[in-house]
Amino acid sequence: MKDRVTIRDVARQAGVSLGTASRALNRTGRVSEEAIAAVTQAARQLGYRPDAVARSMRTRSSGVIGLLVSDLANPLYAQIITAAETAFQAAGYSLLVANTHSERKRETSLIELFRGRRVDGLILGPCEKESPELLEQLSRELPVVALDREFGQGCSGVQVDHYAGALQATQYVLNLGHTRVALLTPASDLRTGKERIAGFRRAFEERGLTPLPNLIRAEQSAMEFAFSEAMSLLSFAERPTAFICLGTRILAGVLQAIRHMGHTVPGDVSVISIGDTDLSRLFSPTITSLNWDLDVVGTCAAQLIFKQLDRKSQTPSAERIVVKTQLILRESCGPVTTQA
Amino acid sequence: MKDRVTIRDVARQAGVSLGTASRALNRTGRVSEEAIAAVTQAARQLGYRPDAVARSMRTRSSGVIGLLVSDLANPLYAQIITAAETAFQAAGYSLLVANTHSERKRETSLIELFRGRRVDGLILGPCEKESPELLEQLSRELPVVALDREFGQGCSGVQVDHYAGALQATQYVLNLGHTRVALLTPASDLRTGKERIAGFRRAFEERGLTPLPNLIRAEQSAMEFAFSEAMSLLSFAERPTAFICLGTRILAGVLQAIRHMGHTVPGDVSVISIGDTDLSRLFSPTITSLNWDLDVVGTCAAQLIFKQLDRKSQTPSAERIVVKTQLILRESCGPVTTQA
DNA sequence: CTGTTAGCGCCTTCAA
DNA sequence: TTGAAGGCGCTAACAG
Repeated sequence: MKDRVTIRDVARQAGVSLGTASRALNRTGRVSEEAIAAVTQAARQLGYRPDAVARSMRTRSSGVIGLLVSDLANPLYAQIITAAETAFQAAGYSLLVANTHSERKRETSLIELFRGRRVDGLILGPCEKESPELLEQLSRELPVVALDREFGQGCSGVQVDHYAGALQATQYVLNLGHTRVALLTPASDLRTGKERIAGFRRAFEERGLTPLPNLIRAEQSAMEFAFSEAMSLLSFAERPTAFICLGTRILAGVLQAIRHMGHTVPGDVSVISIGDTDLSRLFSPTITSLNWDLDVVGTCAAQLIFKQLDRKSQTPSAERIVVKTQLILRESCGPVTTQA
Repeated sequence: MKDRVTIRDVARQAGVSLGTASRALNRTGRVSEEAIAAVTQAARQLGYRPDAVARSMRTRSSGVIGLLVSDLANPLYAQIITAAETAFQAAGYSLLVANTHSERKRETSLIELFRGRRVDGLILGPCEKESPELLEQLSRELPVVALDREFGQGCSGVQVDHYAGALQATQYVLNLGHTRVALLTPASDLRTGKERIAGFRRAFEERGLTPLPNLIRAEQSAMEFAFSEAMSLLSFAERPTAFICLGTRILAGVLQAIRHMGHTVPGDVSVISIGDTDLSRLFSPTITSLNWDLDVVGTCAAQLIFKQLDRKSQTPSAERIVVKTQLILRESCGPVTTQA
């Protein structure tokens, strides 16, 4: 007896036709004031709640934007998400988030899930094997934004200038006289990793140097195994005198290794890290950091979606936004010591 | 010309009827092997992908579970989510996450969103004003699990034993001779806050003491303003000699304040915090911490959903799982000094 | 301005 | 085992 109330019930109760009820509820087309009043009241009275699924089926849209990240536990994403969410909410969209764990398979199936649910837009973060073709193709079907990952001509994206960032960080360390500089960054087959390595290399080239290849640790595993990577690096006879840690979870592992080996920062080892974390702000010494504005990243991603939503019918607008990094000087870097 | 391909197209291509195609695709009812083969091939050939929305409309379900958290940036949630996700994926469900920012209004509208999209289950984290009635009512309509928040008789939930945790932490500090102990925890109107305060009080009572009321800081704002709260506490003539920080973001603020005031840990001030963070493991000194198993929390939440899914038709099974905390002794607590 | 009608794509009886 | 038909709840197009 407590059947769900449909728009049909509302129409009957309000004494109008189904079509009028729909128009009144959606304020679409021409409807009389009294019709609107009657329908609105009937709806409230009956506790009518529109069926989003049925609506999506008709309109082929849903009012939700999907966002895929590789790792929800990464606090950087959390802030980006929050910023994007705010923008979307203001525009009447809801943001739903899912986790790819950077696995291509999961990403594929989640894209399918979202698409099947008629999301009105898709924001895709970095993922194992970032195929630009996939994004271009997807971009032809619905608004897509690549978040700090590779994307082709036909697709929009916002990306952080990791190249310039790594370049600047490395220059800074080289200026302090370090030569044995280690770089730790997640997967080298991701755009973020590639760019960072390129920037790192460039800084060396500028001075006619070449970085020691075995000081670059950019395996997929670098993230999880920062500690053991750092331990291995520190046990070299000619150990690195500086560490550049370009991944959120890497700093912790490196600091742990440094402590474990009985070294001091910045006395024995200089350290630079990505920096929007409690750890880099509060560690003793505080950690010199490479930062960028996460709110801007999130907001821009939303904007790019909006732009595509607007000119949905026309040529898909592909646009690229680049966010600059900033080196925050703190206490964790010093001149190279003349020992060993 | 490149119209979407529906099951109807598949049926035609396979030379069977629409109904048979549906049955073949879903392996439901009786279908001949050859029909299955023909349909399967036709589907692949045409690149058929079932329309999730249309399917949901018919079946009134979706294969997705919704999860609402108050703050995606909280790394504790991230880990819980990951654990739950793994469990759901193994069972063929997808997990979609959204952010309430602990605002009742957002929560309401997101619940509505999820429900309207026919989620097969809902997991709800803490939120401003946790109305048990709401959960009970919701629970009658679909599988619901309360995550560390208050819930009524008819609802399932998994919760951490914050009472026992706070009790143990406080006992530990009292045993070290501290009497002026400060407690900082998020909102006192949430279950988590209430339980912690109760445990804290209980520890004092056990020794015939009463905690100084102004040393309990549990405003909604405590999270964001841990730094200023701690500064204010430390500027008392009779300042606290120990801080119990029961919120993920609180420790950072407190440590900052302690440093700012020129105090040392644990010499001048002892500190206990929630502990699954880089900061508490790597700070010098390392921070004595109250921990619990986040994977268990996530997994249990999923299990409780599954149970309700199973006996969907029968009486809704309400169950409560309690996860115990554990006090990890590290370096940040010491005996009270005889100064001041 | 309003009522009627026709599906969106799918699943699921009901006969055959 | 299969085909045909009837909706799920809603919106959009078309007459009135």
